Amino acid sequence: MPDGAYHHGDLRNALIKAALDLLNESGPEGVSLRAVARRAGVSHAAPYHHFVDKAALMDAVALTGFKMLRDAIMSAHSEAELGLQQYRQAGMAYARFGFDNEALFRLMFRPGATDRTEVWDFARAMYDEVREASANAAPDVESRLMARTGWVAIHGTTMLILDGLLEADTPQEREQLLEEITMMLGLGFIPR
Amino acid sequence: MPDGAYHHGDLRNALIKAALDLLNESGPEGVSLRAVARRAGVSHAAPYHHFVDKAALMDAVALTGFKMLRDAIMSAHSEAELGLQQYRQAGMAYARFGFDNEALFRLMFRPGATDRTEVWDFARAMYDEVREASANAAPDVESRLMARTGWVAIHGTTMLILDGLLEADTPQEREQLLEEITMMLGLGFIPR
DNA sequence: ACCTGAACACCGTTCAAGT
DNA sequence: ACCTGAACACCGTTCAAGT
Repeated sequence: MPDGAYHHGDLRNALIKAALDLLNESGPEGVSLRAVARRAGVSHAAPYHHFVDKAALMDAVALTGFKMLRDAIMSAHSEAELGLQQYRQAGMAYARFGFDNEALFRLMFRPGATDRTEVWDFARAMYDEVREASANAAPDVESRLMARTGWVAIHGTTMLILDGLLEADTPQEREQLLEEITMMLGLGFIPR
Repeated sequence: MPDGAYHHGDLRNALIKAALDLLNESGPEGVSLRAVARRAGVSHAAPYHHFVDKAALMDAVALTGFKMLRDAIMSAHSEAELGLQQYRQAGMAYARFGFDNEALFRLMFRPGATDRTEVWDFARAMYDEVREASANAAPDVESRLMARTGWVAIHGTTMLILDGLLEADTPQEREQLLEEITMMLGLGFIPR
């Protein structure tokens, strides 16, 4: 598929790709529907044949983001053996993804103007996947609470660092901050 | 100061007020600079005599939001006696503020296009204020870690509930979810 | 079926001009 | 000093028309 290949039916994906590129080149402000179309080499009306809305395109971008996040998490997860270590690695991967893809990460956690159940279903499935894969980390009842607490703490930490409210500019400072927080979560000293 | 009072020098605050009103009436989409000016009864060019930017106006709105949040937190804080209870009440107030002012809360935690150090300074001062007011909750070193962990967990929980990723639709479900998470933080069973 | 070009209503920003 | 009206470049969305 040489020049202009996506004019033969793959414009939908080309638009998502263009939006992703614009997102980490020029931030959220740079992502107008017209700019995306320009980048993909089509007219500004063309996207409407593949997405009902600008919001619908952004939802598709968010879904792509969650797929990327899932891969990053599961890959980090599989590099550890013990349940607690798996959790920690998954959490670190989550945070690192946020640091490395700020604009995308923020976009992912935003209520879409359209119905975003498809994206949310994927995100929740990802969450359950990680939790079940580490189910041997602690006894049943507490493991659900532990997973949820871990999630909200990592998510909050990532967001507050991105906002600049938690001061951690260098990668080292961020890692250490995350270390201290996972410790406080009890992930370090829960029985079994 | 009867009709059209803020034409005598208070337009700046009138614009902030108008933006706040629009924010919880029609959500973030409804807050265009022109709509704010319309609501305040001035021409769309008038705001530029008080704010260099639309972003600068939104920063002022965010600062107002943090002041409201501070009042809510400190008021809840003073209703408890023991340090741990004070933390819990403060955290609950933080979350409740998010639920009751979704659009404003989201706006507050967003990197302004302009320099937002003024807003961040206020937010950090608020954080230190709460932490120091509850300093007797636990021994020194751990109290800093505890406060920070509590903050990121409450913040993450609030955001993920607002996003719809953590299912808690009724106020009761949200309170219970927050209860469980504060428990897991160790705020329930730390020595002393 | 897929894409385009013109059109519409709206937006943020600037600037000369008014008081 | 403070505000206005017109103007500019941009945006999201629609729609008749082209292939």
